[in-house]
Amino acid sequence: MIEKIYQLIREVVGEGPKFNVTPSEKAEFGHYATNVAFILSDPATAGKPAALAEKIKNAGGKLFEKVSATGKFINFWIAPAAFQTELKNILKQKKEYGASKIGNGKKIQLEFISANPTGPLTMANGRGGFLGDALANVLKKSGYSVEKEYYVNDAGNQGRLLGESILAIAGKVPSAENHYQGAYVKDLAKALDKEVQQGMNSADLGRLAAKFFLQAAKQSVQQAGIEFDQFFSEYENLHQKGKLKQLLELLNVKSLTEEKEGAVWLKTSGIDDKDRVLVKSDGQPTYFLADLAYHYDKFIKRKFEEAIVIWGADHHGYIARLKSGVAALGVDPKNLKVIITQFVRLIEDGKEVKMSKRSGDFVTLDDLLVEVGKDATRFFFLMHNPETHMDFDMTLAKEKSQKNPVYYAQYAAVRCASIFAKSGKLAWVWRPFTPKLEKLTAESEANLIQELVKYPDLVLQTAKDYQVSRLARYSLEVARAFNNFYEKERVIVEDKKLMGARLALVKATRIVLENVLGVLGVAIPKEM
RNA sequence: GCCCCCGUAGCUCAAUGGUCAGAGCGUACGGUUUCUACCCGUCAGAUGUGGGUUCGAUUCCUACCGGGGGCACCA
Repeated sequence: MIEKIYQLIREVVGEGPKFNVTPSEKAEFGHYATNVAFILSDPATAGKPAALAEKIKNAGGKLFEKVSATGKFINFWIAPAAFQTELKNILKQKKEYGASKIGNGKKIQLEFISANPTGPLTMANGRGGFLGDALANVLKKSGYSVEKEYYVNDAGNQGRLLGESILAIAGKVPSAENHYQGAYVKDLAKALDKEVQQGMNSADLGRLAAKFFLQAAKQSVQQAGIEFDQFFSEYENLHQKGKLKQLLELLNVKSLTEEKEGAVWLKTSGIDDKDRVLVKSDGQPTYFLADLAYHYDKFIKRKFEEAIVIWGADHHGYIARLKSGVAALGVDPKNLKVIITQFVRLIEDGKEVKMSKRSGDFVTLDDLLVEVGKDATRFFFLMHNPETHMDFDMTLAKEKSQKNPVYYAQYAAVRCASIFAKSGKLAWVWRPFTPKLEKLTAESEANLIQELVKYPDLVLQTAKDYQVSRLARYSLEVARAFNNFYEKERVIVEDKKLMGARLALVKATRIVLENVLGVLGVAIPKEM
């Protein structure tokens, strides 16, 4: 709807001005509004929003019932018939409603979670994980070619350190401050006791543990309903294949490196504020070099046009470094998009939960999934903007009532289905029929229709700005508009035409809820 | 010291520079209670502080205040 109005205004004012069209928040300002009259500088039109409104109305034909100017804002009232046409689109397009082709097949890679295989996945990994999964859905719906990847950091020091931590617990080596703590390390030490007693070294122990944790992570991710197209092993794909050396040579040839203090440095490209070490003075490559080799693989070898990475807040200092490095590879750093997820506090009964019973020092994703369930966990993370700190209200998430947002949204969808069940004896309802949508004149019906037709606009906007939380909140607004309708009007009534129209509206509601919850990855139960 | 995020109603959150800053929960009062666990109405209530840019600032800039996180030849 927004796109349609936007194009009409474009026709009237030409290509120059940068205006916008937004849904109006108040009924007195119509259904939609534009600020175009503020933007126009031409005195002939700028001072006359009313005349401009008239022109747009004429251009729109039957789309508008009324277009008028309040001050400099131009407000649009959509004709009921136009809303009804859109409602028919929902019924016709079903799962495809909201889909578009604006992505034009552009190859985008989304990399997320990518946790070190040195412990269980945490609640924080979940936040990025759900976001990545849902964002991929949005982008796919919008016509992008999307691949989801989990980068497995299985080549660094962390594994060896974990191995040492295990040996320390077994008393084979002295314990150190940088060793991994927590109950899960002790569990691991117990499980690997045989290997420890046989004298396995820390690196091998670490590798064994990494395998174990990767397997566990895959399981957690599956439990969470997050799907990956690929798990990319740093060790196998980069180190073993000599990719780090190759990249280093390439950078040498380009004269982008420098030797000083016995180490090899990447010269800053200006995005980052200083040079960074690629090869340490002991001859070992840094994680940064491996990461550059990884991004070389993403952009140059696999030819992704855009790479989105989702990191925790503790990585923010790394953004400039990686962008700088990517620029050194000859890739426009704008094609690397970094989303930072902020910290999550888990709240139960109004108090912060710091400890997990099982792991001892942090809340694992598995614990959360067991406690509150997959759908509530997903929804709660996704309804909040990832770039802000959030409180995860576990008490609310566990509540099985409509106070709980995820239940509220799911229940509305289930309620739609149960209305069909009730009306199921009427065979004509299920055959193709032409509902008399003009019967839908009640205020609650009009509100619901207005809400439903916003969906494609929101998907489009989300594909551009990645603000997935908008869709979660939207599902609540649809549910609310639907419940309002449900309370005020009966669907199953004597008047066959009215009933047919209302069933069509219920059907459309169900479709939109299925679509939006589908994108979020939240299931709709059969019954509640 | 430098960098990132946050600061909006009692609480949890919204608001692509736009019309009177919106919801939900909670509180108070009232009404409904019929397709399943509810819904509706009314009342009260907010942009941390000071400057600046703008026709217009929660939004952009700037200086503070407060909270969280980060500043490795770790990953």
